[in-house]
Amino acid sequence: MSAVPRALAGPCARWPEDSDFVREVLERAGDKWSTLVVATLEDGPLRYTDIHHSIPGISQRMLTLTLRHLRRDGLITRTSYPEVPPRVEYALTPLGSSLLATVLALAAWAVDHHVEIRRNRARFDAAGE
Amino acid sequence: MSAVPRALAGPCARWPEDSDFVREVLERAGDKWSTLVVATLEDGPLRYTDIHHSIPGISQRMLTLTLRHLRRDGLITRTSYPEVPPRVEYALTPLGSSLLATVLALAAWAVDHHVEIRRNRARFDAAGE
DNA sequence: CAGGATCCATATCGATACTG
DNA sequence: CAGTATCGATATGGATCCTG
Repeated sequence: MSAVPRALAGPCARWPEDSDFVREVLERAGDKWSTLVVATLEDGPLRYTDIHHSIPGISQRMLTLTLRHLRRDGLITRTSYPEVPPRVEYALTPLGSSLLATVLALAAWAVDHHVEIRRNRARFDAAGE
Repeated sequence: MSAVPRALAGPCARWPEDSDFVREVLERAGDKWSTLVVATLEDGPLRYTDIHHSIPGISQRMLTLTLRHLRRDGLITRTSYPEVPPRVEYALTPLGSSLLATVLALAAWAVDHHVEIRRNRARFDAAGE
């Protein structure tokens, strides 16, 4: 937010000038709940409660907030059916699907390397501390 | 952390049983500073101060913490040369490089779609609120 | 059923000052 | 130069209660 010395303009420009926005997107992609919600919707539309039950540990508050953020970004849609009791379904948009594909690549990386990382952490903790 | 009802075991298992760990890795990958540091090291080893100057906005504290975390995971190495004044270089490990490739794919997604997302957000804010 | 509103604990982060 | 230590602001997240 604060003014960045122009002298730094060069070395900083590893990413396009929109780097702030890229960060924003990365933060959303890296957000614990956002990715889980997107992944949960992979197979088709789901209701609020279904999502809630599919993601252990998420609170109502966080689910609601996450859904709103994803909706705001256009990654999911919300459709409410005027019935009693109310029924609301959330579904991935094409944009959301494309993000999912990318995030799954990252998840695959995590699956491929988590054993190695876990070993690294154990070694580091044993040595350093 | 709390015990999850076994009844949820089915619907939850979208990712392998290590889903907690996958989340951990995703959080690190999605972390604002971690990805920037890894990206900064793409072209070769750098000293602490160089990294600091390459990433506008990062505090000493956050840089130090981020470097330690990345080192703990085995994504970067730290080499200190016994000179005066001290010289310390950080470099990507092969593991770090492989993560970078994946993260860059995500960054590319962000670059490709940020205009669309920005539009979505503007529309959402104009309508909803 | 699908949330909104509120309260509170903790985690995160930045600024600052100090050190080998 | 390359950090560590401390403090305070703010963000984040969970629990709980309430409503159309």
